Amino acid sequence: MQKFEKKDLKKKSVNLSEWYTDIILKAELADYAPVKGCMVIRPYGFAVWEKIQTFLDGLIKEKGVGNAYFPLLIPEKFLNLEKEHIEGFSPHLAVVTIAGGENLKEKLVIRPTSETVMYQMYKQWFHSWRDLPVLINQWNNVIRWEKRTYLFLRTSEFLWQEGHCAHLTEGENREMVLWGIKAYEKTYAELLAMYGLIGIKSQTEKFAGAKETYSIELLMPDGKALQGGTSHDLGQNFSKAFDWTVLNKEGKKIHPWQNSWGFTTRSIGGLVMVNGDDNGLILPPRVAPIQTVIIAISSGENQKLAEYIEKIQGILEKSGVRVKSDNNITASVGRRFNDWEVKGVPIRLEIGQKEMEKESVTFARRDNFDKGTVGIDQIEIKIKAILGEMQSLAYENHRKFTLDNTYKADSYDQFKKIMTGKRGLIRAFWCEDKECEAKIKAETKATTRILPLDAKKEKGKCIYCTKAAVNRWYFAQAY
RNA sequence: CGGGGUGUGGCGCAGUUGGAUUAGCGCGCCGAGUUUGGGACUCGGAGGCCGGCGGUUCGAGUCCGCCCACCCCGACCA
Repeated sequence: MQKFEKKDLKKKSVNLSEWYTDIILKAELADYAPVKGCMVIRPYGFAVWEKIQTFLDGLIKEKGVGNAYFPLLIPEKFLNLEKEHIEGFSPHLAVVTIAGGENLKEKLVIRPTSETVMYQMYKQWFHSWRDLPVLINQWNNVIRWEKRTYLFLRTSEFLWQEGHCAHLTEGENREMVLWGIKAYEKTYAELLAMYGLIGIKSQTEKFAGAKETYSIELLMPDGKALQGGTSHDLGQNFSKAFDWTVLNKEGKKIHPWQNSWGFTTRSIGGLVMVNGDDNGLILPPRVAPIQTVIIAISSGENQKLAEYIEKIQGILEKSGVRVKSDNNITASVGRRFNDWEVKGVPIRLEIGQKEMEKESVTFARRDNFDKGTVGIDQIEIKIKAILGEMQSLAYENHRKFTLDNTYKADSYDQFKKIMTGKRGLIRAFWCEDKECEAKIKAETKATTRILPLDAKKEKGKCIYCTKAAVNRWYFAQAY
């Protein structure tokens, strides 16, 4: 571990973006890689990703979707088949032109997303209505060359899952699209303790090649929104582009209806931004790789203490708490306290002579620094209670923050005022004309984020052109 | 791609308007010992052709030119 002084930690309260980068490096979640725009996810950070994977993969399997693996390299011509798709992605592609020491006759694109390779196979595999639905997901990495990068939030390579399903009917397909975005909402809410808003994207903001895109938007502490996952209704765009048909019950050729949905390591970036303070990270217990750390307080080798700690650790492990004991007595107590605080471990247990004598432990909460003592017989109950409380409090805090920073704007002046101030989410009428959207973006940096799933049609006037509008869209500056 | 910034031991930096010798400092690292309830201390060590190339000069970390890399801010994006 690279040691550093507490005074050298950047302050979240002063500059979110500096704090964010600093804390990711110092908590050892990730580091910059030798390749521009790429990052190394370190074991601690990867453990967080594994928690996310486990949770989300569970939901995916529960839905009957199976995991598979498709190749990293995609023949360029596959991408060219769907016009909007290639237009959207071509500026971001990394392309292999030489392999085995020879110039390739056909260039290979490193996948930016796998629609095209996967559907090429679907077309070969599935020919009958009996083969539908196709329910396939893969966990992998993709590369999208970005001009400007940011640890976790925007790197040229990132990890994700991409689900790609195909259905016989439009309605069934749509049901799956919505299932996808709701699975992400659940992951954020229940695992990552974050409150997100789900809804549909505008035509300019949707995925390249999709008919419709649904997104979950999360509000960050600086008032900017993070797109935390998307689920795309691809309609028949790809099946038509690839000329994939199946025979329906009537023996008629139909193009399957398709959807794709992705959730990335970006979510870790959002998690960090939302959950932390000037002392470092605060991981919600359910995603925390280590939920409780035991700090041995001792002036030297102490066999009895070691045994006592082992006993406590055993109790917690047995009850399913992820616990780690830090017996590194060559480092001072304060040093160890702080190191684990930076890493965001929810609960610290201090165990020394005092605790041993009283058959107890001292606990300290990472989120509010509450400290107390609990007897060994009560420890399991106490720790679990605190973990549960921290989890729900974290979610509640983010929910409250999001709602407190969501505004209704009925005039463009008001809109601009909010966007030049502390920002946040703005609900405003928009006529759904691309030009108004573009101008609002140019003038305020705010883009349409979503139209909520449960939005009710109202009578209103476009915030920009004042023409009649029926929907209040969410606007925000975006990451 | 536009704007800004930074490259000097592992990390963070200093290095006056060009002048010396052995390029300093803090942290970290290694060894020995003493310590441990909020970032310990003492002593002793290891570790650098100052991003690269070229130029000016008796003399360049320092001046000039070109290049490279990375970071931050904008446009693109999960």
